[in-house]
Amino acid sequence: MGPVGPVEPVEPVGDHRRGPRRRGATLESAILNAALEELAEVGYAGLTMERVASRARTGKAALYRRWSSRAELAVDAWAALRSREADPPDTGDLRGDVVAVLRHLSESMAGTHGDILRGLLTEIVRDPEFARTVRERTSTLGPGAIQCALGRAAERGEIQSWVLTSRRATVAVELLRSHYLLHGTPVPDDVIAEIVDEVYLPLLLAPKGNAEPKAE
Amino acid sequence: MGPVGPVEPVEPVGDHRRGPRRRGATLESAILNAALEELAEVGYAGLTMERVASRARTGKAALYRRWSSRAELAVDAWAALRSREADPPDTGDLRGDVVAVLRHLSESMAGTHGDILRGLLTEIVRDPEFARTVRERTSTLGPGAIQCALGRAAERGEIQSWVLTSRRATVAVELLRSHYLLHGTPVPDDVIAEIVDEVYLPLLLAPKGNAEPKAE
Amino acid sequence: MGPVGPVEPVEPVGDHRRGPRRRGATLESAILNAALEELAEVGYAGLTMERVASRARTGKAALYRRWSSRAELAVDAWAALRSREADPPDTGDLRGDVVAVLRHLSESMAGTHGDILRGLLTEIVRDPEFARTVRERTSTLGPGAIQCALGRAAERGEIQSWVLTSRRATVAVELLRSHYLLHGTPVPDDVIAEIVDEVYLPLLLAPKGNAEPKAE
Amino acid sequence: MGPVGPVEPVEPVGDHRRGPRRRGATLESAILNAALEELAEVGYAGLTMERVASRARTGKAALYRRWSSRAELAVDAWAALRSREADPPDTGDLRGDVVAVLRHLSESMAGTHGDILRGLLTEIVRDPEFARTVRERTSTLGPGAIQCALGRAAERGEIQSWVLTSRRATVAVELLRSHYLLHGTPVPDDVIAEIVDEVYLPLLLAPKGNAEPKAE
DNA sequence: CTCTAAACGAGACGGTACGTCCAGTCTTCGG
DNA sequence: CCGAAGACTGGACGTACCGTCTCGTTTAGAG
Repeated sequence: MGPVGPVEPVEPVGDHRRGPRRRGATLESAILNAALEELAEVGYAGLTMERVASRARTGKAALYRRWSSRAELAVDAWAALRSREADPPDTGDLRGDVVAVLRHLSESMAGTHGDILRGLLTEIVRDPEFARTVRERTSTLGPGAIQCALGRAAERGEIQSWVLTSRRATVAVELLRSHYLLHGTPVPDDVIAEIVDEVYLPLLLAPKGNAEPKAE
Repeated sequence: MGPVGPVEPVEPVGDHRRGPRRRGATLESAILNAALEELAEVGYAGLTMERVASRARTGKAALYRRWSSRAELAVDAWAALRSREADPPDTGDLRGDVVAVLRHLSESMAGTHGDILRGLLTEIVRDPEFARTVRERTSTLGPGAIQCALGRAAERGEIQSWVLTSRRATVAVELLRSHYLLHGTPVPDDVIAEIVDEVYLPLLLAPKGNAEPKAE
Repeated sequence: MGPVGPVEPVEPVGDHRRGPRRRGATLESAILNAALEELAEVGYAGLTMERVASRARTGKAALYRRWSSRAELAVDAWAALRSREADPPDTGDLRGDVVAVLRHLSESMAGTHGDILRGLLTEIVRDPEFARTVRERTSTLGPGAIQCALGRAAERGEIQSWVLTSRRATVAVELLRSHYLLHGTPVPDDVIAEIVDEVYLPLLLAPKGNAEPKAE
Repeated sequence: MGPVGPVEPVEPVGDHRRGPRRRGATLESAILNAALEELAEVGYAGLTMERVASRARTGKAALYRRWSSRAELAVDAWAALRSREADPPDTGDLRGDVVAVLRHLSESMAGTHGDILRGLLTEIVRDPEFARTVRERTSTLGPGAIQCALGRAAERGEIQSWVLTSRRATVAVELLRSHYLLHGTPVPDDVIAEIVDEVYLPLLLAPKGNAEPKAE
């Protein structure tokens, strides 16, 4: 909650009240922390500039000077949140890796991540630039890890390497996200198993076949 | 502004001003119409009980008596919207049918439908009951049509019939929705083509293979 | 803080919290009371709609629904303040009456009255309607009492009756107000004596002489 | 207003953009000019340190270092404004002179002068020192000219010379100011005529009589 | 056909948040 | 090293809605 690292030596308490006025990066991270705490407590829907400012012990102007809306703020706080995430697994087996990634992603989404994503989806329509930002942040959340798993599988010869760059690669993650968005809460293990065994693995092994639809 | 003197004796026009006070179904549909107009004009994000009540020339209490929140109201208005939709196509060919369905769905989403869906996704977390309602409404939008197309394909022998009830059936629609949610605006034709040719059709033709993951 | 005087007998607690929501005149007088308390504590310059609303335990909207600005509110609160004022004196002698009125007026102005007047003078430019209201309220503060004194003097034969309706009648009050506005604090007795003996009484006794300036 | 076209390569004119940083008197007069422009545009009520600083292309601290409040700043700007005023008249006749002075004063007040005066009146309560300053500035505006007129009249024998130092001397100006403060806009000619013919001239000619009220 | 209970329309009420503007203070950095 | 430029904390602005409530009025439907 409080600032981490070597705190100012002269200031008695780590708290910054009446300390030298915060500016720049110091202030910015204090605000982002406040935003994350708010997101954790009341969710994106309950996030207000007013409360974030108040919690960060600053004024709304300091927020609006940096972010033009709560959506922009949430995106940046989201980034900070993700950087604290653990890294992907390695089970030695494609199916195991994929299941692990999906399970991890599912749990992640069921928390603050998913709530933020939901909120931002409604604001994506505002401008394409913002939409692009959200997409980038989103794609590093699950697709990054899955690419890693697929890479290892290709090395082991489980799948062909062209699959890595195909649209097929992200299907599992998209189905999982889709399920989460419509159902909420951690996606149950049997749904994950179904996605993997009924759809994803068969798809990864299926022949290419788009250029000549009737090639067979 | 208000009419003066002994006004219309026999309620001349369909206008309800000063006419016999509306109640029950009459009032309800007037409110839903107002809600739809608002949704079309300002979108789900801009939808407020206040404006809907005002537009429907009634009081907020009349809304809250029927719907506990704007989300509930929007869901019902959404249903009314969907009933005005055109029906699915029939091109005689599985690929053609699927592309047609996706294209239709994409256009549909790019309008008011999609905006409402986005909004409701953020409110789904509130209670599971509400989530279930949203899912039902959602699934009649695209999945219904695709089931029809798959059914025809199965009759023609293009695909095996167990696919109809498999999770594979809805993959195309889910990928499309996923793309729309993250990109907005009508999904371009080449993306639809990719989904169909790279993912969906190969998947529909791939062998079953979930019971014994290592069957090969 | 709480209301003073014989409280409502039916309401359980004198406090209105969680009592039946206040409306109309009840609420209005609560707001005016709050405004008066604020005016007494922080003065017109420190008067804010926010604090008044908060002190009256209501929302800003309830204020703006009644008064379009703090100036309008202050004018009404001012009226309530004046109604609590004592009535004019009667010393049996014109000079005594006039001095008493000026002294009373001076003390009155040195308190909240004067502060409000100062504040309103700056807002008078906004619209003529508002200016008229301020003038009316102002004129009942001193001129009213002085008219009374002049009337008695005319009955006693100390002055001629046409003076009552002449511009001369209000000169003493205007000089006093002018002095107060530029000097603040209670106008000292010797200044009042000077106004009365050097200016006002001689003026009241001076011959008419405007039609023919050189008639004498 | 600002220079247009290809920017100055070597800081040609007095324009300070990116020029050697202004200090001392240069900066001070730039600020006062900005303040005057603001006063002319938005009036004293709309005068803010922020806008003045911005218009003078400097920071607020530069203002606060010189003036402790907008009132102090306005007083100094006011002085600069007054030095641009025309001089008093001379009609050869007391009444004519007085009317001319009042008319000139009225017009003067109806502009920026009056607005500033109004504003400063509300801030006079803060400290006596400031009040004294305002009084001095105010008294040079009308009373100075009227003293001049009275002096000439005394020389011509129209009035007795003790009147010059009596409280009676300033009555006309005070009544005019009083009227302006409560009514705003240029004081109409008939009001000026009334003040002069009904009050001021009779008063100037009335016998002294304060020491022994009943002496006559 | 009357009478009563419910629903309606209108909008006030106590709140919360919006996004902007400004007051004063404090920090940084340029001359 | 002073002072110019500008970011900071804090707070009020006036508006829009929220969801509740109170008020009369209208309308069904029970007796």
